[in-house]
Amino acid sequence: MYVAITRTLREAGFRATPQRIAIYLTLANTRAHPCAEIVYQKLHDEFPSLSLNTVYKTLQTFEELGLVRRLDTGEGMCRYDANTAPHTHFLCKACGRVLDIEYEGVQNMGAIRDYLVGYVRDSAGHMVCDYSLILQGYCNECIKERDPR
Amino acid sequence: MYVAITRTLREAGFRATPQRIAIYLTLANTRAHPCAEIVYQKLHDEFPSLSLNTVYKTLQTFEELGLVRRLDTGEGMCRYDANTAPHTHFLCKACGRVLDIEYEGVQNMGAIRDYLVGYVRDSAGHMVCDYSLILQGYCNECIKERDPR
DNA sequence: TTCAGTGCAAAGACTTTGCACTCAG
DNA sequence: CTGAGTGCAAAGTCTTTGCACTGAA
Repeated sequence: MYVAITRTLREAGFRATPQRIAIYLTLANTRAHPCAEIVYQKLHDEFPSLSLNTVYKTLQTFEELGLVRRLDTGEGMCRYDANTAPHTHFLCKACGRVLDIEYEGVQNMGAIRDYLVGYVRDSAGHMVCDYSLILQGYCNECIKERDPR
Repeated sequence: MYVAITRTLREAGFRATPQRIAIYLTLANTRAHPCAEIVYQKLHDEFPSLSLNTVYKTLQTFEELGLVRRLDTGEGMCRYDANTAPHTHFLCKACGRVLDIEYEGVQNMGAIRDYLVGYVRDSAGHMVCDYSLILQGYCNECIKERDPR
């Protein structure tokens, strides 16, 4: 992973600095969709000199390179996800976590997606390049807590 | 519409001030999904004394009352929509407009939605209350401009 | 060696808070 | 009349900008 990100950066004409590598690995090794502030805090022990500013700039660079995806969940800050494959997010109104939703069991998810994109193109004439689907509700853990049978 | 919003506010225990009514009507009479600043600017002639702050507070109140829906499109500010029925939004990367997408021609849209909500409940145990689907791409007008046959 | 990248501080954009005044009920 | 709501100013939060220094290539 270390080698991969280093190579990707260099091939894109960017320098593979320790800060960039650390920020990328932090994102790649979590499922928590952290915001810049959290990434910064996680790296503070390892990189006491790291500035929040650098985290912001780096995440912006990564987004432009397509290494990372920005999530706007309406919480007032941006979250980041190193999983750039199209997938859905679930925001729990109780604990505030953002969870991944994989439609592994949904056989025809790709077909549904293609159908809707085609519908928008044919009915309105818009070209869809990307989408963001964020579900909101109560996650399994918070439901258990409220109703511990 | 004037009477309706007045009654809705009073029934919810809120005062029907001219500012609130004007802000609601502004939102109800546009499809542009304006942010607080735009609502403020639109009302400036009619209400020279109106403060941006009041627009923010009012929109917050409306959101809590379910009169208005907040949209986070990742543009750095919140947009508002008086159409609270579940529908999709399309953000044009070229002109920046946010358009409504109605799935009128999609017979089984409700079924698709119910199926996915059911899938998330059954596979992960999360309860989905709401969702936000934002498409991104190039709108019909911007496509025409680029390629005016 | 050289300039892309970092870190610091300051500024910027959007939104919220605090408080005295006002007007809807 | 009376307190919910307004408007002003100030503060807060997240993010970006400017610039001199540093270290990756």
